Amino acid sequence: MDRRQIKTRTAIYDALTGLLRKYRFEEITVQQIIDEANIGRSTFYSHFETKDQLLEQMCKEMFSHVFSDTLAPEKSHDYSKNHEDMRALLEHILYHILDHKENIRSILNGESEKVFTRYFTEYLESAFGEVIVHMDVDVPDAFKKQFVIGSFIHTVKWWIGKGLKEKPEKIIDSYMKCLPGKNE
Amino acid sequence: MDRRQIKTRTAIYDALTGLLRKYRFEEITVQQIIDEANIGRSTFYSHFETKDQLLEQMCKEMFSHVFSDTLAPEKSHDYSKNHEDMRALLEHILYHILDHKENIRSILNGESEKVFTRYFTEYLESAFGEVIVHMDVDVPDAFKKQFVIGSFIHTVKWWIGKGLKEKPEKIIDSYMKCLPGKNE
DNA sequence: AAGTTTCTGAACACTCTGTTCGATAAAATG
DNA sequence: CATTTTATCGAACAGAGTGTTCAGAAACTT
Repeated sequence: MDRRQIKTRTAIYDALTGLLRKYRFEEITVQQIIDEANIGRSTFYSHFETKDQLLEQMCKEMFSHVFSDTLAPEKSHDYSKNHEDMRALLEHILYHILDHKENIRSILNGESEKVFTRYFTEYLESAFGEVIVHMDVDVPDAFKKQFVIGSFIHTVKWWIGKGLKEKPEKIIDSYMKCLPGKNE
Repeated sequence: MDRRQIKTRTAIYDALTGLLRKYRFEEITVQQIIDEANIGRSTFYSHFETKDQLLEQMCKEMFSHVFSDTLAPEKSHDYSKNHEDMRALLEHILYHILDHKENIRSILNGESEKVFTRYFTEYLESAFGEVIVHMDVDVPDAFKKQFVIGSFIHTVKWWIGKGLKEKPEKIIDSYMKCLPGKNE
């Protein structure tokens, strides 16, 4: 890839990241990003079709970092049988989020939250989808799935929204205590 | 109130409700609402400052209907001691939502979902806030609260998103089975 | 019927978007 | 190093949407 392209692209990413610390995504205009990034208007549009597409790609990249090493190498684990494995994975995710906290925190302000939620759900479904249904509670599988994943994502958002002050271990501990059908 | 004002106001509400069945809130323009409602441009702006304020007020009114008879008359109940009372209240809420399904379903498309979530959380906190913390699980109160309320709202959204096909009783039954600290 | 309030709709100033294009600068290639 | 390819710049433009203003018409009130 051309050095100039890389330079432009990171300039845009940095600009948006910076702006997100001050404004909600919807409030930010393309012109602001352009000015902040110090690039030409047409340059922006030669990289991204719209502001939303920029956000989309930023989230995609971020999540691919956050989850890159959590899914693949631990395929052999069976989270339904080994609760400690599940605990470890969830903590792992939270630590990754902690690494990206500046970005994630900003994205969670406003509409852009949806993109976050979408990618997060997608990932969790592929990570847990099959095994969650083995949990020992007498409710339909589909319900179980939405409950476990939904409450986890909500918990993570809550944790981020409160400033990531508590330790991941503590959050996961509380979360797992609240989950149904542990060892009965 | 002047009949003309009422007429205009309902025309605007109906117009937006109708449009929401076809488009997401963000896609709808003020002009579309005006055309659909058959009113003058300046008339719209003499009733609402912006499109967002219109949505805000619509949600507010809807929720005041949905929750009007659930909170006040049952103040004496202690949901922490009587799980059947809690179940009844939650089912009640779901039935109310069923009444407003056309509106609520539309609002849940897109950004406007946030307004829904905000009012819903607000209500549930005031309805359950104090009593949830009495649930018998060994996690911090604040966590308990966010978990119970968050997972409930997520469940309701999931239910709505899937087309409100299942009976409220069934949803609440599953939900309560998934809640921690029932009768241990 | 007279007075008050609301509605109308055209006109206006603004802001933001996304495109186009010729000129300029930087990188890649051989 | 010279040549070719590719990226950036930025001004200019058309288009869509927003929110305001105002004078006249229409509908309500007493």
